[in-house]
Amino acid sequence: MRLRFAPSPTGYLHVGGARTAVFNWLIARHEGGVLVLRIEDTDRARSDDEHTQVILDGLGWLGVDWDEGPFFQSEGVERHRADAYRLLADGNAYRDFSDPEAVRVEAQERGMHPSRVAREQMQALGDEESARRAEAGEPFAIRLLVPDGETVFHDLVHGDMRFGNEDIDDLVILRSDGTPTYNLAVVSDDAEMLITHVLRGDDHLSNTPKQVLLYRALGHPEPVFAHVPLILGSDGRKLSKRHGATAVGDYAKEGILPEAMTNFLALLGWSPGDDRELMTRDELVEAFHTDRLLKSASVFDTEKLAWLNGQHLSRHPDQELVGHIRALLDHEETFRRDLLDDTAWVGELLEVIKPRARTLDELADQARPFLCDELHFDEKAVAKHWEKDPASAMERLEALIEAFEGVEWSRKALETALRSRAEVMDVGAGKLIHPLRVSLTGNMASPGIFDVLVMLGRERVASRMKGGVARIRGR
RNA sequence: GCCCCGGUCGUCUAAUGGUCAGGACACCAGGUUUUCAACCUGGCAAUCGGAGUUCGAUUCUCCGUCGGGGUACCA
Repeated sequence: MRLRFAPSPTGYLHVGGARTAVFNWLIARHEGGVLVLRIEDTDRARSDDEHTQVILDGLGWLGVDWDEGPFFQSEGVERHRADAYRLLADGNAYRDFSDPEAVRVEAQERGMHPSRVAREQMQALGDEESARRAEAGEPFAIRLLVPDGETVFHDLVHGDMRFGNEDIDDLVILRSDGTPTYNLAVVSDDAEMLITHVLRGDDHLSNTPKQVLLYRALGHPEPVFAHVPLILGSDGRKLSKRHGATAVGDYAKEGILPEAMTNFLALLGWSPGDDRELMTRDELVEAFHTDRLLKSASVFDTEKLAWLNGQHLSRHPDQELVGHIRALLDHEETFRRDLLDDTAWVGELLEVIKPRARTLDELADQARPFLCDELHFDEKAVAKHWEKDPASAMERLEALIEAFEGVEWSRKALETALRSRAEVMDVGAGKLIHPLRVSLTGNMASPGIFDVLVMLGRERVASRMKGGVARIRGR
């Protein structure tokens, strides 16, 4: 089994394209097949190297690796041209000398398809005259001569597909400037690369009968087709920029894990058939099969992606998470990189912050108070727990400084110390905990306060609490 | 206009010619609790419409409707 993923480098790697890539990869890996990467760069005007690199990076990030390529469609133009001329020589294609604009206008007036107008002109012209004008150096395009009858092919997703050939136009396969068009190039390349399975977006379904005709005229065996439905935006319309991020690179930047993205994408238009949702790459490869591909379009739900990401985050190796945190906190001036060397401590930290984060960005935010000496104070937290009653806040912080003095630095002892102090002061423990949390993290929300105390250690806690008191006084 | 594809909770989906139409995300309520999460329990919520076939259709057929794709000397 040989499959291919054939993006055109006219932009970033779109999630729809990424999903197609993931499907092809999953099938190839499940079946032990070969995945070929081919860049469809024949649109000279819109293609560029930068886009190609972005796509390659996107695939690399997703973990979609390929066995052959990347090849570039532009490398095959000589073959494409030769195929077009072979079709012409065999009588399966004809020269079109007409002016495209004039043909378009005439077709419009007569209510016909442009290619049928071109065909009429070709027939009126006759073979000899056609050959003579070509000889004379007159430019012409080459069109496929669509035979009468109907074109039938099988699609793994949609079943038997049937098209009346009268509805298929005599498509241009070679432009008058000698360059091949998409449909010819695809067929020529897929045949050359011995592709056996073509899995691509639904938007190519209408192209397929043309391509099938090309395969047959060229005498190549046809591959098996599978057309997967498109991905829609939250409003059920075609996914576009106004739905937010549509490029895989955007999600990488937002702190989405590649395995979560792969998992999510795989579940869009495919299902394992049981109730599994959270799946590793290996489980996906194991379970993936074309017979469970779905026919209907699906909406890209970023909420579910976020949830899935949180799940994968909790299961992700600590070491890599640390790497991400380091990168995200790198610009912080008081970032204490040395703390990351203590793997036991980092492991504990991760344990308490992981459940609170759904993305890598959130994870870094959670880690910040523990890894950076300078706190970012959340105004709302300050207002609520300090400024509403500054005198009490200060009094309580000072009481805690005293209460923690000489106490064994363990969750249990600290909790006992805090709670008994609250009792002595005749206030609820929360009244002490909230101002304390703000002084230690700058935030309204954090891991359990006793975890925070233990993770921070006696010295840093003492200094932050004193800093808190000073800060309140200074206001 | 013409050709083609599709339509199960708001979303991703499971299922079958006969089920209480199941699960997950989101949402709501409760539990836990020092906060926010996480976690546990419970709840809300769907077969696009109309015919036909059938003892019985969400499932099969037709029509409609809505959504999508194509209809280029774009890919």
